[in-house]
Amino acid sequence: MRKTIAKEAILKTINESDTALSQAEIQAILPDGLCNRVTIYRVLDRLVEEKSLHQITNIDGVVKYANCHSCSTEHKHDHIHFNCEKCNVVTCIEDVEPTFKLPSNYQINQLNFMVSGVCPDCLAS
Amino acid sequence: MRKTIAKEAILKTINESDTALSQAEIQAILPDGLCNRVTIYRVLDRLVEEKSLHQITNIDGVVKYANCHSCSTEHKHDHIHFNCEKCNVVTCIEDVEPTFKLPSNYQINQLNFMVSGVCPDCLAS
DNA sequence: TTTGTTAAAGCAACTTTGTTGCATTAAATT
DNA sequence: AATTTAATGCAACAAAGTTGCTTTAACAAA
Repeated sequence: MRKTIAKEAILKTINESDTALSQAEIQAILPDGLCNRVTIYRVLDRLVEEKSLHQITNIDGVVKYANCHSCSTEHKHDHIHFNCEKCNVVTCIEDVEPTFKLPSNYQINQLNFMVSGVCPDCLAS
Repeated sequence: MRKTIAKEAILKTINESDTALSQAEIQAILPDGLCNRVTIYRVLDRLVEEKSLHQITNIDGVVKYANCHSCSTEHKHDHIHFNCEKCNVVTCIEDVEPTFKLPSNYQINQLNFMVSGVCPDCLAS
């Protein structure tokens, strides 16, 4: 994957965020006119394929992206994500890996575990 | 909620299905012209509010609906859903309830646990 | 350093999923 | 049968994401 202005800026934006971001949110953060919105979609796709990002489908159906903190050794994203219904922010709960048992005749490729409610910050205020 | 033709037909469609259905899938099953597509959306919303159905957001962002088999005593939908990437079918895995532990300062309102991969039927064929 | 190759970007048009406002229809109550 | 109002139909809209095609710009090789 080529090192382009759009790619660098998008990756930086996500790496500096402590929450998962959607295409629209990334576009709002990027300097106006830095790149086309289609480019953001395409760069995000490539970064996921390249395993630099992981992808979460929020409970409202909107796709969000987050960086791969804990993927130094192995690319694995079985942690839970939390969606706050008040501040509308999605965060990775990296240390919470749910356990479950499916019959062995299912082939598992991907997990998307969302918990929705109110985050500690919004509960406090 | 009033007993209308649309409501009865939509509920029957979902109750007779062993997989979760989207608005588009329900529309395709219903007799042509039975009701407007907006009506399907609105009936589904009401049935969920009425707790006759539960709602799942698939990994592709599309919302699906399934009946409440095991909700005779209590309305509870913490089971896993499986999305088959081959046949594109979403099924409730009613007997698999994942366990996880969030810090107590999160208020949990809703779960959406999706597992995506290949279902036994598609693996076999 | 210039040139050639091709990945990446831009732009416009489109698709899918879902929502909203408002007029009309039809359940259900009296 | 009359009344009330929930539910429907229709048109228009909106958000999220995709596609096709042309142009631009990485970057490798000469």
